[in-house]
Amino acid sequence: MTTTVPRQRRKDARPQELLDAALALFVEKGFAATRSEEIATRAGVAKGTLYRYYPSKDELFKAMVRENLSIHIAESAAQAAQYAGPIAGLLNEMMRAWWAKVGDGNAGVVCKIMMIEARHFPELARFYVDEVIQPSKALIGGLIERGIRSGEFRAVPVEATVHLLIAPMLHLLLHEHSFGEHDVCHQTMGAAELLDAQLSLLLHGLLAEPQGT
Amino acid sequence: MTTTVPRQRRKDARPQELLDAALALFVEKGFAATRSEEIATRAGVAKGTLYRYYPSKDELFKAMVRENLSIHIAESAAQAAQYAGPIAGLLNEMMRAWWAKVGDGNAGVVCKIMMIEARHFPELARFYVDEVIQPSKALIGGLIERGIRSGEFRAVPVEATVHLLIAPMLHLLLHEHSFGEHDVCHQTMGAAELLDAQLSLLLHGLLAEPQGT
Amino acid sequence: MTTTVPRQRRKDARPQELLDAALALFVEKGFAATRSEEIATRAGVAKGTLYRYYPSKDELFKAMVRENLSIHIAESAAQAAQYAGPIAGLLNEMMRAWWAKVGDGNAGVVCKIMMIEARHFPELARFYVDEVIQPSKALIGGLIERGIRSGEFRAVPVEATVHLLIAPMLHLLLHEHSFGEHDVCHQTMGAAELLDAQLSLLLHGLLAEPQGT
Amino acid sequence: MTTTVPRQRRKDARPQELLDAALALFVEKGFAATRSEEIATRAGVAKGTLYRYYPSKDELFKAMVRENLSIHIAESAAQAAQYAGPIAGLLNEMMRAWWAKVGDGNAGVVCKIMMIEARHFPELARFYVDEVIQPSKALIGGLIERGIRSGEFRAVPVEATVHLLIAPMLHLLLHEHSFGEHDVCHQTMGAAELLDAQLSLLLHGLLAEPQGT
DNA sequence: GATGAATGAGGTTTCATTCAT
DNA sequence: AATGAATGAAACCTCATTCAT
Repeated sequence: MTTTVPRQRRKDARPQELLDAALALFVEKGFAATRSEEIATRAGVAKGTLYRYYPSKDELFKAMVRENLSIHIAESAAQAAQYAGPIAGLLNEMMRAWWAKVGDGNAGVVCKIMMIEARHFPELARFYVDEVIQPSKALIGGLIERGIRSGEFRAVPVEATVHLLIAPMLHLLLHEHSFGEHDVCHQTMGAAELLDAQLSLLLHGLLAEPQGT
Repeated sequence: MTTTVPRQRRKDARPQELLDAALALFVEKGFAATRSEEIATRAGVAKGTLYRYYPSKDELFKAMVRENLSIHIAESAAQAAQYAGPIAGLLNEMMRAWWAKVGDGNAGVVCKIMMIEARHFPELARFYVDEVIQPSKALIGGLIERGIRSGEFRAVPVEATVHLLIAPMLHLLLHEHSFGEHDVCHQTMGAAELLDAQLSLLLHGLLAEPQGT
Repeated sequence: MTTTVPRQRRKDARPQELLDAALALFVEKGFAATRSEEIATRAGVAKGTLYRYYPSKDELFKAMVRENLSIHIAESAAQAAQYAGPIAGLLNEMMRAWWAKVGDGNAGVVCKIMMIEARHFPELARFYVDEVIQPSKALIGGLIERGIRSGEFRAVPVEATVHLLIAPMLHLLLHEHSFGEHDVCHQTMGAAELLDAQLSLLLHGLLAEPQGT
Repeated sequence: MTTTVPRQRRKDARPQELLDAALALFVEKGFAATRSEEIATRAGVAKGTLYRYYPSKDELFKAMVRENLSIHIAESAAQAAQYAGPIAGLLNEMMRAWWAKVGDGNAGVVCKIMMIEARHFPELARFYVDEVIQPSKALIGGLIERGIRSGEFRAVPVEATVHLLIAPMLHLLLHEHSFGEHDVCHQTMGAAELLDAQLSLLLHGLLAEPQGT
């Protein structure tokens, strides 16, 4: 019944297995409603084993969030600094890349979890704001400013524009995870098409082009 | 000692007082982390009294959500049907009205609560989708279609556009409630200005107008 | 089955009932080996009820000790100050009184419990030392000194003499509670006789009187 | 890295090292509050190793007590039988020897541990009573009787006198171990001086010699 | 009707013990 | 023989719910 996996091998894999199990359950039922035994069971170990790796459910939660937030913003930032062409194209690429990395995978649901539990884990919320939210906003905001300076963009208010670029994708994520079963919008509106539409709309506007000069 | 409120008056007000207390606590700490005694205390009654009005914490939760979601979409819909001018103006007005009604008040935080607890209260989630989300989308979607037919709008994909109109406001709401302490964006970007910027951007686009022909 | 005791009456009696149950169990099995549910059961209530009165097992323990240590040393001290006759007689009376109050009852076993758990409850140990041990020693020590000054006693070292007066009684207490079942010394040597013998011995010494002048 | 102790040497020493570690921890924190892993760690081995030498924590405890109680009373008894001079001097020597052997070292704290855990380990308590307490009492009691018969001592009650000789020293031991930090009596009253004072007092009595006939 | 004392199921965490390596 | 990863029984404590007053 038991496959012969060396003990050390198993031990090395345990922390990640526990974090994965925790992530799945936290997003499914929330932190408070998830019993620590469930996490252990889903990770294939007994209740007590969890506590060999994390000293408490709270600490497990924090580790899970931190571990999944190593989406290195810095990487994208460096990439953006080197880029020379039109900002619109860069934004398009970056958001698509973000969705590919975050939208579907673990990092995405961590956004939901983080939002839900922010009040309960203030230090973690601060960490998230400082390490994820602020850098992301700074990155996108910088690009908008570059676009405005180069004359590519209108002189729009930067902060609001950043929000307008980020919010729809994030909200889609949250919505899907919460109401996906009841509101099957992504069947008729896939993420890719939504992105296309969003960028197109944001870039060109909703209004029909003025007919004359 | 106690201010002299007629007994009957108090009793009639109880259910609403309990729901209000519950709302405040649920948004502050989440459903699971809020003790039923806290709700009672905040409503100015004893623990046992709560159970005279609602048979369980779950039912109290459902009542609280349902009660606060009687934002009558129908009303706005009727108003929209009569409206004759340019759709852009109507959208502008409607969203401003929505924010005034929902953004600051109880209904707004119920959106957050509903999103958080959707998996735990499936029937309630379905109710919310059917009674709030779908009608709202239908209303806005209908207006977009009208605008397209009348030539006021470009032939944009309707569903994505609706999402693009709704998501930023909703997300601002959630963000503020979760990270308001750590990410004080609304100090530099008030809701009103954000709305202005959003509508302007969505209507006219981010790109600078093509200079020549 | 249930006798109709008014609820309020029961509530008022609860703390004392719980402390009594705790005392009995702590002396029988020690603090760590006593389960909180046992205490509750012995007090005739359910597990949860205990926590309505004491916030934790530790706090219950501390309350139990403090409650049982209201042996007012001050009382004996005042009595001693007024006394005029020979100190030997006063000591005799006081020790007999102490045994009557402490030796058999709750306060006695608290001495044992306190000794056992002193390392685990340092603040409590300090309280015990400051409020019980030191005043007791001071009281007896003062009497010895009075006796020496008046010529009634030899010029013995005070501190050691105090210890010699106290230790045998206290040790008898501890011994009985620990080994009473196995070493049935008090069947052959009752407390009263032991006290007689002790005082007689301490006062007159073990050695036979020198025969001549 | 490790100092080069022959493997066999280490292995032979293990049981004693474990017992020493256990003794130190049991006296410091009590039996229940000492984790078996702590014992192993302090003995320089891993948790599992402990169980190669002792089948359970209970058995380890019993072994530790038994091992440390091999204060061979018999030895002193033989010595006493041969002794010819005044009993007072012999008692003096014996008690000083006892203190030197027991008072400071391991055997002393075992008295405390034994007293604390007597109810939890009844067979062990019986063993202690039979092998340590009773023989000790018999030894001292015999000497007292010899003294009385020879006219050296007054016709005191034997059992109480034995208690009076033993209790102060034992109690000093217990007291120091429990309240040493809070009640620093041995700074002003060393064990040696206490012994001097005790014997002197017990032998000669507290009262001043009657002046005249 | 209102209260809050009482309950006990259920959750988190600890730790003696086992056993694969 | 030694290790320490894993286990799960058992302890503490919480809190939704009941019910006597």
